[in-house]
Amino acid sequence: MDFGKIEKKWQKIWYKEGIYKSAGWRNGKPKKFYVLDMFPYPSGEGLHVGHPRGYIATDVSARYKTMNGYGVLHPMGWDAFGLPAENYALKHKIHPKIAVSKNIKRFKEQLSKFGFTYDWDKEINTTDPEYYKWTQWIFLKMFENGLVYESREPIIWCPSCRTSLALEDLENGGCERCGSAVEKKPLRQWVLKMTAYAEKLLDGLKSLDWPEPIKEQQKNWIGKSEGTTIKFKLTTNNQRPTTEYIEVFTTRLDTIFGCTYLVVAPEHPLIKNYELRIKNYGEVKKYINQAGKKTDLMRTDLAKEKTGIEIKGIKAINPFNNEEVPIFVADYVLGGYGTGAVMAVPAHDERDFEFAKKYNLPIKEVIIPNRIDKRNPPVSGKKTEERKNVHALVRNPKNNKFLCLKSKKFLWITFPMGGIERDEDVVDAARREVEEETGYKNLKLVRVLGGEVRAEYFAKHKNENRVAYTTGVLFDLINEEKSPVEKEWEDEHELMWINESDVNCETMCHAEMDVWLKRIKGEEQACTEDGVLINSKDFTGLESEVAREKMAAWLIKNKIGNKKINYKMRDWVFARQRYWGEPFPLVYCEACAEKIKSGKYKKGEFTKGELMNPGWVQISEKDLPVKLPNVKSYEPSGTGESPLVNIKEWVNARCPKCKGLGKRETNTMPQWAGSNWYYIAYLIKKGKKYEWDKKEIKKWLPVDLYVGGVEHATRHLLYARFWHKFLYDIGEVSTNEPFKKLMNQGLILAEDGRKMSKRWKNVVNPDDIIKVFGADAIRLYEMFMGPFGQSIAWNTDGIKGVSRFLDRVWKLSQKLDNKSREENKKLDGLINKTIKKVTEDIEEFRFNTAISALMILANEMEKYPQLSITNYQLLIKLLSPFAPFLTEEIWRKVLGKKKSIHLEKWPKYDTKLIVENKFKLIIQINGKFRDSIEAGKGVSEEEIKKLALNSEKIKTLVGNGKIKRVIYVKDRLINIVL
RNA sequence: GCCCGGGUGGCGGAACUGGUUAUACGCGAAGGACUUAAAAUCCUUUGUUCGCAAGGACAUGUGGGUUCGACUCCCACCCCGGGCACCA
Repeated sequence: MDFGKIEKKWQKIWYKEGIYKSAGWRNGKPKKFYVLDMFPYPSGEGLHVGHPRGYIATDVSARYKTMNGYGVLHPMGWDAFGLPAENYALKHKIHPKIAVSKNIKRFKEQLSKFGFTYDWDKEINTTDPEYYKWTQWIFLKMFENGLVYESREPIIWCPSCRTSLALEDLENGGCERCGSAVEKKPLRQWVLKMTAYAEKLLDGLKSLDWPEPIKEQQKNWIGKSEGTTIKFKLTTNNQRPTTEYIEVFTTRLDTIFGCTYLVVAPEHPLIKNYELRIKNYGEVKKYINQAGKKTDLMRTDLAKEKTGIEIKGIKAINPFNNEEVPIFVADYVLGGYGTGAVMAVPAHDERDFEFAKKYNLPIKEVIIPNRIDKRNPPVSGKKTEERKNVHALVRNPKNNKFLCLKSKKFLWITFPMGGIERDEDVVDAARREVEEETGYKNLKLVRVLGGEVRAEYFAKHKNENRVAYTTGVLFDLINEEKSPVEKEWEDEHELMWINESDVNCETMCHAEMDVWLKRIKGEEQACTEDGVLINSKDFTGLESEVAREKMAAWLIKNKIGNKKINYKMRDWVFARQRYWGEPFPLVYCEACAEKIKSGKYKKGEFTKGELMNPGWVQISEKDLPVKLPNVKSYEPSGTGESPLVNIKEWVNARCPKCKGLGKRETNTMPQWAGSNWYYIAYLIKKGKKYEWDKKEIKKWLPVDLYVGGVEHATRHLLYARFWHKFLYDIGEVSTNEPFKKLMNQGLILAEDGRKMSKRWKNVVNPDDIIKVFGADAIRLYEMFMGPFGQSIAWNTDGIKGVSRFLDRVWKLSQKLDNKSREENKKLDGLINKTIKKVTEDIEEFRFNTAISALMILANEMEKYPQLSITNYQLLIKLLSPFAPFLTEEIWRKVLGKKKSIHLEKWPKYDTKLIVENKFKLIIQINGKFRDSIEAGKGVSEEEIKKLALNSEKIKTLVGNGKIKRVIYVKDRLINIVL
């Protein structure tokens, strides 16, 4: 069979028949299915074998859904703006426009060979002016609605790419693209207020059928945290409090009584504002300068070691206890998050703890762990007794065993323990208890295991509930010398030494056990869990969660604080200083700027965005697109400005408002701009001009299935959701999420296990594979090689397997015989099982097992001398989404059908035929397989038992053994327990 | 450090909500058939180990546990991949 020839032939016929036109597919179909690939960046290197993995999967889905009666839209396009295209063009000294169109041509050729169902009428290209007209239009809408602002804050700058970066574009604190260390540089930027959508973006995740890890990643990226702001009044030079204050943000208001100092970020305004009153201003300034010099990369590297310096001369007052605490400046506090200042609670925050240790600052414990004994939980209705306890953990250093007591009556194992008497020292109490209960009297104190732990439990022996505040004390045994122990006690308790490994939460009957374990081995640590408050005045005894509520209420009442929600996510730096991107549809006009600043303008004369950014005037919609001009040199200017600044005739433009002279914005949009909405662009009405087509948008959105790599989890997928939600809010789209279901494909690695790259010379070109094995084989192999979501190494040998399979399927057509229907009845069970399996597997993206099921069926069919056409047709149909060429050839050429197999109905299975009435009964003895026999389904347990026990093998194995128990799993197995 | 995902034969990988002898399907390897020969194709074998054999023992990262029965559940640990990076 010459697959090269049949591939070409069918490709042509399909095109002529237009079977993949979504319009045609959609006509009269009651259900739609919009299946989308992440469109490629047409790089100069062409496709490698890894790229099409996702495309094949969507293609299988598209074909499967079509056969199931859906109207399917499956488009493809090109994401062609951005740095790589520009760098490629610079390197090869050709205009990016030309390079891009060349690359696209090559990509399209390569893709076409796979026989995808793409409707090429819908093809789009982000660099087409008719396309980016609408990118600009959406930007204008955002601008108009006040979601865009100009910023001169220091932004992240990559000196090698000579462009600004968004926070998301960093990798290990360096530039994602070139890996070089980034700097902070103050540059004029456009920023999109993505934070305004933080809550919506977070909330929307709930409704999405996306892989949980991706949702989790987005959730973490958005990083919502609910807390409180608190104003700490300032005092200077030990004078009375001023009216000025410093505001901090915390999520652990419950720990505020443990606050022993405050820390502000180096950028905090306090420092400048208080220059004169800060006694060590010189030192502080020096520290800040040093911190400012650290790039993000260094800051990350040095993250382990915290640095800081006290701001002398000013102190802050904790509003809850009026204590004065010192203020530090340290770069572990971030200027851009919360209020740029924190209250430090070293006892309950790891970072503060580390800092406090280093600088010898007081650590005050205000939260103690709280445990409810799961084995002996408090019983309602019983009285509750509160007491202070001590647990004595006595270790024998010779063998590392621990001293325990087993109650003969209650069978529980405990450490020597008891109540602390009034004014008694904990260590003394522990020694006393050990001596009283076990007799051992020579103990060496190792250390007290931290503070108290609160625990609630039911004390059986006293028939009352207990709330115990317990301290653990660790001793080493010096020698075996003992005092006598009370007779009565000794009768009821067994003394035992337990191995270190057995001192765990299971054997020991203490709710506090996990805390002791942590404290026994670990060095001192901050306890960051929620618990019960101590040393917190009126709030003492409350649980953390309750305390936070009550304390917040108190703050609000006294107007010294408020509840506050913060997000880690930042606004999106949406400007690049490069040539190859969408120009901003904005003109700067001095006259308009003056007008706005003076306030002498009419209502409605300027848009919200124009007022927010005085002087920047929107190009009117009818003048879009603002075309990217041709330039002689599109090298970055190096000054931090785009090369566009040098094209005077383009830069100088009339102000759209007052017609005075103005200047165009010369930054361009980042690569993500075009890819933010391309799934909508496929629905645009095309002609000489592209027209926004609300009807078509309403018809097709949302995307039902979106397939692409995980690497876009926090960027493309978040940006696109942001734009979509905005478009929804202004009524341009009718769904509030763009992508209903998302599937991630795993990477295909090179045969050496590394990423495929020109650099390693390990790239496999699909063209070569198709030439040797055919398009069907590569499609089938990529779906068969492993679970779709998992990264996997390419193995050209593996493709032989699927290629042989296709050959065998082809050969099966040589023994077709309509008369063999009766004979083939035996296949019914397997065929129906296979239909079920393949159907379900395609739905769930388990292509590898679907193909395996098809192989099993084909293998079975081979055993028959003749094969009925009906059965063969079923196999071919099931295979058709994976191998469109071969199956079409068989369908039309061999079976002589007129219409394409790809427009056929998907086979249905008959459950009745799957169910067999016999099964192989597995007989186990003590859970081990011993024999199997045929048995009828639905036979009673008694009969099965008889059958099993009558088996010769079982008879001999059971012998004289006594049968303790028989476990019978219906229609599966029987297990005889001896 | 924190958060995800994952560890099964020489390799890629199967195994439903704990239950039809773990390793389906494919690759590779070994032997055989066809051939002058090779390729292709077809047939057989293929987890490890003990045994002449019948048959047994051991095997799903490691160590424990729950269960009549564990790849599947629980606890502890080790390793690999990805994400985040002091977010108070």
